[in-house]
Amino acid sequence: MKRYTIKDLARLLQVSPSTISRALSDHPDIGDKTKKRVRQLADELGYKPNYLAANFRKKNSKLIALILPEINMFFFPSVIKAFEEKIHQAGFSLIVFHSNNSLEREMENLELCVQFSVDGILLSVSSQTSNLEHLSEIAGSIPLLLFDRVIPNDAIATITIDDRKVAYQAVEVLMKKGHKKVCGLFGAPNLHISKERAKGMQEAMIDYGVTPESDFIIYGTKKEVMTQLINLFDVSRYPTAIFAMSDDLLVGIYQLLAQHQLSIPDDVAVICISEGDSPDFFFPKVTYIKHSGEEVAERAAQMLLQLIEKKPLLNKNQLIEPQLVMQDSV
Amino acid sequence: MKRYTIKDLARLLQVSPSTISRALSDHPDIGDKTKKRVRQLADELGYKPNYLAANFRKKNSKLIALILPEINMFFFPSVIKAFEEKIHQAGFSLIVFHSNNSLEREMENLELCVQFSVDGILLSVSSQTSNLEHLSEIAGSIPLLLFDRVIPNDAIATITIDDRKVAYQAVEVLMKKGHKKVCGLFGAPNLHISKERAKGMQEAMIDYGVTPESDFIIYGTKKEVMTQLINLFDVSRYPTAIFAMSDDLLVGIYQLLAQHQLSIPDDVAVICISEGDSPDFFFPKVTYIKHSGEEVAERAAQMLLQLIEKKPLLNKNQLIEPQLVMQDSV
DNA sequence: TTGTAGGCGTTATCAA
DNA sequence: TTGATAACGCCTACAA
Repeated sequence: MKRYTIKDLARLLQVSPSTISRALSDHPDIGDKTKKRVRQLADELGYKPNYLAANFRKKNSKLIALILPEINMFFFPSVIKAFEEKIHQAGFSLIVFHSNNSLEREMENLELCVQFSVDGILLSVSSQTSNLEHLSEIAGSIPLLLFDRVIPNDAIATITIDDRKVAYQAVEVLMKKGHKKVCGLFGAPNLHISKERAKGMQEAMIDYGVTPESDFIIYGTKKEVMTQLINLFDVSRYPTAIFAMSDDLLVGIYQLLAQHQLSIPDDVAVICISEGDSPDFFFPKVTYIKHSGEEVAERAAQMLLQLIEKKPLLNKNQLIEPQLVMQDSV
Repeated sequence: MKRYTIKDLARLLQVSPSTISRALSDHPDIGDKTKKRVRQLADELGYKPNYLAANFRKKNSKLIALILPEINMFFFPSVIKAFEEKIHQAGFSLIVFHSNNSLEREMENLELCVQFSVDGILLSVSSQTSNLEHLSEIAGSIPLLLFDRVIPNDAIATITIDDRKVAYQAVEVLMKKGHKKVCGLFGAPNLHISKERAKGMQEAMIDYGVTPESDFIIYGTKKEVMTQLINLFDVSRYPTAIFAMSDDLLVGIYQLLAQHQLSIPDDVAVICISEGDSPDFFFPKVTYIKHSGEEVAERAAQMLLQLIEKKPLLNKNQLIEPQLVMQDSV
């Protein structure tokens, strides 16, 4: 049950610790027979290297941090899964922090990243985060990549979907079907992602000669958004189409529409931006623009690993192409 | 941008490193004015302790590992969130591993836990894991707690919902409504959790004088289960009620029932075991037995922290009480 | 091809 | 109340 160290192996094999160290890391200087002896003994005794010691010595931790503003059920799980997968393949482990949309906790988490000497950080900012003052310093010492909820800048690398375009594409589908009364549901109003998507919606409408109506552009938490939507219904102000900028909002309106006995797409057309699971929960299946957490995570991992290896990024601010998935709700 | 060390502070204040170390950790031996001087300088210089060094020295990592067999969208996200929250409060950080339902990767992850000297491990076993041979050794050196997908045993602590009871309760609701033709949908057939829940279903039926029919007890991945269900429908073998053991299966049948124009609950009653989100996606809202990831995670955190502090557990094998949430699908 | 020795930053022990 | 020193396990110049 005792944990053997390199010194133990050295003593047992009557060689020096450095020989063991080198043999275990397959150093070319060490002879094949020595390597064999060392490996065999290591196996026998169940020798496990002590990362704490090695990482301390080498000043890296083999940890990559993921800081999330929230953990919803739609987008972030697939990010966690795909990101863990990718960095694991590259020999890193994943340390997950949760800022709960608090700037203070975001900073606290970043501090922990420094203390743990993580090798890289993938961050989606909290809804309270409006600038990157607190990031500029840390970005100087640890590779940092912003994703999904980003703050546009040219100092820190980012990867995100083209928010304006994705919303534009969604609403364009509705425009092409001739909808005039379109209601858009968005997240927290101070988030760049919400603002961009709302802009995309309005641009699409204007390009198709439709005037956006301000009370049909709704921002907030899921609950707030639903309340406002109910208020509209209560005064018989019904849209002919609804655009939801997230899965979370989609599942909210679904329940509401059914309660009001509005059928999809006959009474109300529905389109959303989605990770891709929830549109298939419903019948008819919902038409959506795919925003794949998996793709974001994979590309983020690739970028971050490049930064860690100090390879230059071809493009510091990467955009993911949205992709329309036509189903039956429009 | 340089990272200051205790030695730096010592040099600047003309005291010894040990004094700095003690002052920073608020050791009673150190005088108040010294502490003040030290803290002030540390603040000024932005001194950040090096966890790698401290943890190495203290032989702990302040890391708690969470090893998940998969990352679905329903149950595990709330576990991650609540668990991170709790252990963060206790000064630990969360390192997340994903075994992808592979025993090999589960073992590899456990190995990494040793190498990182994590202070505790919360594990939900992979679907390939059928015994705990690979766990007994590690459990001797690192506090280990199994949750959700557990293997019953009396050596390693576990926390899980009372699987048999939760399924019994669900099916009992159907029995009381007089259903005779009940179809049960379950996960991987080799998982203890699936077998227990199927047993609970059958017990409830038998207790109410109904004979379970074998082709109405379906095991497998979501896809496999759906295929079998479709096969039944295709030969006009319709149940009057369906019990789904997970959210994943619930959303699967919903789509299917709508396609077949079966209305809920008039044509088919539906009940499931759920984390609590997905039943409200649908209309009518689905009746379910709540299996809260949050509650599991909170109690798991509490237990694991106790193990880490070497406090004895009152009960090594804890069960969570299921809770019926009556809605409109039965 | 292998050994020696020093040091990474922190903490604990012992001494002053 | 503070200081000196050694040690944690590993890695890597440098020496042999």
